[in-house]
Amino acid sequence: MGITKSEIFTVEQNQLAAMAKTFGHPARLAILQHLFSIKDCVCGDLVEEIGLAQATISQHLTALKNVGLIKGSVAGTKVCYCIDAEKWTEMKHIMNAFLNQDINPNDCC
Amino acid sequence: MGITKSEIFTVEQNQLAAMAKTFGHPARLAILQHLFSIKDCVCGDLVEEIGLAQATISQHLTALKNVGLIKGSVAGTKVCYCIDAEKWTEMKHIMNAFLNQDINPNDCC
DNA sequence: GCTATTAATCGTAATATTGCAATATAGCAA
DNA sequence: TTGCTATATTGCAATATTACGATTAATAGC
Repeated sequence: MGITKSEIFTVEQNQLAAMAKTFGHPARLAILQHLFSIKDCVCGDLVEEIGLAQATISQHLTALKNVGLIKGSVAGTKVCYCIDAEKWTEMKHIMNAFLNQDINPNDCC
Repeated sequence: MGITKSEIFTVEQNQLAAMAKTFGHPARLAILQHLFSIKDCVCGDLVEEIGLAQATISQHLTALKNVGLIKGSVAGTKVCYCIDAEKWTEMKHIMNAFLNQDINPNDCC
């Protein structure tokens, strides 16, 4: 029904899923990669950079803020965004713990 | 519009997004974690294990198969699934390359 | 052949997501 | 204050996702 039955899963599963879902859109990946590539915070040029409407970019930024991966600060009429280093590292550890699980040797299929 | 403008992004961005999106649901995480925890392939007990309807589980398994993370083989009336070790490792490297990017020291926000 | 079991698919309903135009909000400058 | 710029929010349309009951397909066992 488009509605996830969150209550039958663990808090950890729901949290990891929420993080992964945030990465699950190329526009949000593009925003994050731009933030990494300029090695600074980004102040307002994301609309031209990404190629989506201003309202759409603003929405994706809100999604990234909601999971805590980026933070923003107002600078006059502009708003500057950068990666939240602490949250990023925290998220990275959780993701790695999941990704680095040992795969069974007897893969029968 | 619920439709992602894939054409304005790179192939790499779309691929990584597709992988991440697959992890973006707790039921699929639960399926993968069950596969890891039993250290074997799973043959048919996922419905009771996860707690969703058979049709729903089947849908999630198809999603995991589509991105190549699991593979299945028919065994009589049952179907056995396991992690595709090669694809998993490949995906892990791509994810790590993204997650391990250097965060700028001057986080201004 | 028939029946039971298992998983995939179909059909459908409810909800979520994506995207944009239009509008609102807030700060700066003259 | 007035106008200008930048971002957020609202409202809406199109599409996607999630979930499940019902059905179908395929095999096993008799």
